[in-house]
Parts: sequence; structure tokens; C-alpha cells
Amino acid sequence: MVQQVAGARRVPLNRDRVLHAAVALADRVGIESLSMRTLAQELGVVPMALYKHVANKEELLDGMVDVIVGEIDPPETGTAWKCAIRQRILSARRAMLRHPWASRVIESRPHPTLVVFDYLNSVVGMFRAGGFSIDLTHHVMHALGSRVWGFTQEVFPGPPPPADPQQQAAVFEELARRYPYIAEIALGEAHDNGSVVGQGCDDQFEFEFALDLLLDGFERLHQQGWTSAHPS
Amino acid sequence: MVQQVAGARRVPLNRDRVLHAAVALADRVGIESLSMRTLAQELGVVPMALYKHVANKEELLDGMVDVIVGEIDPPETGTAWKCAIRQRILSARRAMLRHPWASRVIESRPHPTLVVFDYLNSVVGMFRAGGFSIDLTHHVMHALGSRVWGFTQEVFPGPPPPADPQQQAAVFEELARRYPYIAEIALGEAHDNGSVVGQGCDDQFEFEFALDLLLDGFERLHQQGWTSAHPS
DNA sequence: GGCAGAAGTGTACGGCGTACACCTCTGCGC
DNA sequence: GCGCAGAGGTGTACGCCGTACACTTCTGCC
Repeated sequence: MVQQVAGARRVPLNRDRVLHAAVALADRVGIESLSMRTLAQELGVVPMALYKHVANKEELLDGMVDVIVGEIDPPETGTAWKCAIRQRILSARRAMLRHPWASRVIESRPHPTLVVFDYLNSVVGMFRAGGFSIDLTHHVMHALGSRVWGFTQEVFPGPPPPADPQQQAAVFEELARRYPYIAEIALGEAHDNGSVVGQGCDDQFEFEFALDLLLDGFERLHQQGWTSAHPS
Repeated sequence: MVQQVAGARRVPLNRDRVLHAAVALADRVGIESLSMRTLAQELGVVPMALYKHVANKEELLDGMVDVIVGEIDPPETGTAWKCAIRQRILSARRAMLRHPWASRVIESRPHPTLVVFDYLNSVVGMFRAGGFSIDLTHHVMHALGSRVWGFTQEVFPGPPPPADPQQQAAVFEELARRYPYIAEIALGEAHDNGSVVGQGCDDQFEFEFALDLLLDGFERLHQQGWTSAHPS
């Protein structure tokens, strides 16, 4: 598909084109269908050609993460720390929503890249600029965990909803009997959106709920002059 | 190795033995070296024999998760919700520490098993028994996220520490120059433990710090009679 | 015009999950 | 004791994967 018509010179590959093609392909067919072979085909090239631009698949994945991290807005300056960090993380979240596979890939990387370090470093810097101690900043970054990237692993990944409505009702009854507490929650949802089995939490709300809970907690500790030497 | 001496009848495989052998093998050689082939070899059996007991590798992984979830202590009764949940989650954490691969496998499962549902249901029940509204319980479970399982994804997975101390110093200088804020934190650590590059956060402390921050936040919202209709 | 190095190719290997046809062993009804 | 069904275990084979290695081809420079 990249193959030029006869006579025209093919534009040569480079690392950047490989990375962006990989991101686009993952967006289109899912990360599990992204292989060196499918990516090569996408680029109109033989699989081994890719290895002239990335060392191996691991490095390809690292590079894809870098592309996505590059989509996160830079920090707003002149804004209060809490708001600035909130905005930044919500920007990261938008990037993750654009590339649903990205969170899984980020989780899977054994070592951070320089670009990843840059992002983390700048988030740390935002807390420090807000007057947080080194000590508190450290623990607060850990508490944020993967939420700095704008995602949370879902605890209710949800069972596959059967298409057949009658079967769906049966599943729901089984659920209600075995898992009354989970059913309660699912029902609470249903109350709002009319669906029988929840299947529709408002992910954005959940994310912001937890994020704000954490940020509020951080603020409280900061105001109290918390240090790890004198916990709580 | 399971092969009996000649004459003695081989004890037949069953799903449970397959699952426990898989857990033990993953503990020993790491999850990335666990394949249907290596597991079969471990059991003294041909790879295809496993398929008589698990439908496929996905189901094997699900079953392994079930084994680990089975190691989590049952809820203490007659204890205040906060303490009971804290204990339960720390018990889950101990299970994860015994099987370092388990968190990655849990994250990777696309659908919860019945055993997983049982655990989640009982944790939800502990909040409800503590007087939490359905609404608040719902959001609080999301906020907990993967922490119900006793783990957090590390945000600082740490660069590969070069063995050579001189090289290590060079890496550290580079780190300090490019990532001053991260270096600060690493240095703060170093102050305590004498190592040049931190590399040693107290994971248990970080986990409990974040967990308690969340539980305290939950408690506050509960006491305030928080509902999603009237946020904050 | 010739040449070095970069870019792209072709072939091949070992590993993976697993479909499918087969054998073998075990317990049960007669 | 005999025969048979079905469960448990086997062997072969397929198509995918990442990628090593040796090669051709193309490009820009002297």
C-alpha cells in the first residue's frame, strides 16, 4: 500500500514512520493482531526490513508508548498544583481513550524509556512546585500509581454480555443469587440507564472520583506537614 | 518425574493437579517460561494430554488465578469494616508476594471467573456491612481498583541497574541531570539506605500508605453521607 | 565510474498453541 | 470371564510468531 507506482521512488522507511504505522495499526486491528509481520505488510515491506529501524519487538512497543506519551499535553504553568496535575492526568486519560490498547502496553513494559522518565519527572516537578516535600512527593507518586497515566485497571471487567435478552435475564438471575452484593451495584446502575445488567458504569466519573479522592488526600497531608517519620 | 516405576500404576492427571503444577512451575521458572509444553513435561506427559483437563491456555491461566485467589484469607467477622478490609487486602497482598507473576496474570484476564466474582462480592459485602450505601460502595470499589488484589502497578519500574559501580555512578549523574525531580526522590531514599541509586523503595510501606489514604478518604465520605447526586 | 554503507530481501529455525485422528487402559453390565 | 464404551494419553501436523544470517539493491559521494 505504501508501494509507489512504477518509476516513482519509494519513500524510505524510518523509525518514526514505523512507530506511527504501528500505533495506527494497533488502533485499527487491536494490539493482539499487531505482529512484526502484519506491520511489515501494512508498510508494504518484508518483515525483516523493520529490524533496520527497531532492534526488536520490545523496542517497537517501547517506541509506541513514547508516541502515546508524546500526545499528553505539557503542564500548564501558573496554575495551582492540584488543578494543574488534574488537568495533566485527564489529558493523559484522553490519550489512553484514543488508544485503548495503550494502557495494557504501558503496564507490560519492564523498563521505562527516556520519554516516560521525562513525563514522570515533570509530574513530580508539579508536586514539588506546589510546595510538597520530597518525602511526601515520593509516596504520593506511588499512591497515584498507574493513574498518572490516566487509567485504572478495571476490577469489574464485566462478563461477556449474551446478546439474547432471555439468556441475559437468566445470567442476571444467576448473578443476583450468587453475588447479591455485586448485583446490588449492577442494579443501582440499571436504575439509571434502564439496562438490565449494568455493563455501563460511567468510567470517566469513576476515574475522576478516585483521582479527586487521592488529590484531596494529598492536599490534606501536605497541609498537615506530613512526613514519613511521623505518619498520620 | 510423575512417571511411576515400572509396574506401579501412574496416578491420572486431573484439573486440580494441572493447575497446582502450573502455579508451582510459574513460581519456579517465571510466568513467561510457562508454556503448555513445559507444563506437560513437568507432569511427565505429552502436551496434548493437558487439553483433556483445561480447554486451552486461557482457561489454564484463569484456573491459576483461582488457585491464588483461594489463598486469600476469608473475611474476619466482628471487626470494624475498615480494619477488616485492610486485613483482607493485606492478606491478598501476601498471596501476590508469594507468586510474583500473579498480578500480571490477573491484569491480563479479560473476564473474571466465578472464584474472582466470589472474592469481589465478599469485599463489596464488607463495605455494605460497614453501613456504606450501594452508591458509595460502587465508587469506592472502583477507586480501590487493582488494590483489592493487593498490588499496584509500579510507576518507577526502575532502569536495569548496571553491575559495574563506576558505570552506575555515570548513569546516576545522567539521571540527576535529565531528571532532577526523580533524582531528588532517589537521593532521599539513598540517604536512608546508603545505596547510590535508590532502587529500594519500601514497597510494603508504599502500598499501605496508599491503601490507608484511600480507606481514610472512604471513611470521610461515608461519614459525610456522600452520594453521587451531591458530589463532595 | 566506482565504491561504501544504508535499506530492503529471502530463507530458515525453533518455539508456540492446538486441531485431529489414533491408541490404550479402566470399570461395568452381562 | 468377555466385550465394550468412554475417559485419558499419544503422535503428527499446521499455521502463527520473533528473528538470525547471508544476500542483493539502491543512494550519495569522491
